[in-house]
Amino acid sequence: MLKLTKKADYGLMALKFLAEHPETVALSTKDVADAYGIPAQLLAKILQQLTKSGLLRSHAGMNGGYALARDAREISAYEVILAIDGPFFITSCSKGKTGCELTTNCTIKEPLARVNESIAGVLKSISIQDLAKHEKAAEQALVALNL
Amino acid sequence: MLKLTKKADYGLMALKFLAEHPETVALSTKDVADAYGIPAQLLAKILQQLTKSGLLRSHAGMNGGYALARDAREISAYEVILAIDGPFFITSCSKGKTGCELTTNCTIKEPLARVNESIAGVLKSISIQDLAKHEKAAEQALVALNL
DNA sequence: GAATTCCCGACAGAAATAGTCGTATACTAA
DNA sequence: TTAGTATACGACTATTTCTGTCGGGAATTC
Repeated sequence: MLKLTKKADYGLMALKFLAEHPETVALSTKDVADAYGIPAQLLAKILQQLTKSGLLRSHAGMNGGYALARDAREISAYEVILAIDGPFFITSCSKGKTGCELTTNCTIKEPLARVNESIAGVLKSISIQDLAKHEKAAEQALVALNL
Repeated sequence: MLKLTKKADYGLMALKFLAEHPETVALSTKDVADAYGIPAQLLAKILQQLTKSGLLRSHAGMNGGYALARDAREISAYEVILAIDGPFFITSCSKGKTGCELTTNCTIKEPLARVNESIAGVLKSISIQDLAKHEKAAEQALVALNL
């Protein structure tokens, strides 16, 4: 509940990995899967989805693989999650336009829609670059410790 | 993914309903279940959990039922979700202290922990009162339309 | 044309969620 | 003190979602 699926996690990890290796032309599914111990066939499907969504570029054949379609700073965690898990709504009832079919006064939907927006905003503000450069967080920790 | 469970939804709806009826001493499970078309026995368990967590007060017997243990302004959506679904982490790997068992460099955990905090913050800022008074949101919509 | 790698649909197992059943306990009121 | 109403709680089943696997096909390189 309120948790990313493993697929979304894997996807973020894979993009982060690609962002960390800008010098290589492309990395194969196997490269990434081995690096993190992710089931290769599952990861393959995830990378394919990300390619279809335009976040990755793929290339078949020897020395083929995947590369970021854009700069890591220009890809948000939001886009990745959206590409993998589809659009999300925090309320379990709001699916599509019909709204909550249970009852006409599921009025909690409205305030929770704002929550939904807030969460989306946070996710949009996180880029793949941020994930790759986690020194940022480490630095902040140091500052907090007055070192 | 990133979605409340129906149980959490039901719980929020129930608390909202109670907040909207401050004049009544207590409302029974059935009252709430009927109002929203929620399976009564399922709702019963949810209300029991909320009672154990100290968000509700219960009273058995005729004219018994549930009432908010605190003012609706003093109960946050965060508390409700926590009581029903347990503590949440946005990453699927961070369970307990051992962290991600898949690999040692699941470094996306760190930045996502901040996301997690942000989401928790948003949920903490929403009270049951806010859910009940959705005129607030309606007003905002009117303002946006320049009426 | 052989090796490598992406592409894709269908399927199976596992886990989380949703909902049900039965029984026990507490309280109220006649 | 008995009947009726309502909560408390554990076990169980059903459903859905998530995770992972299998198998065949297409693109690219050497």
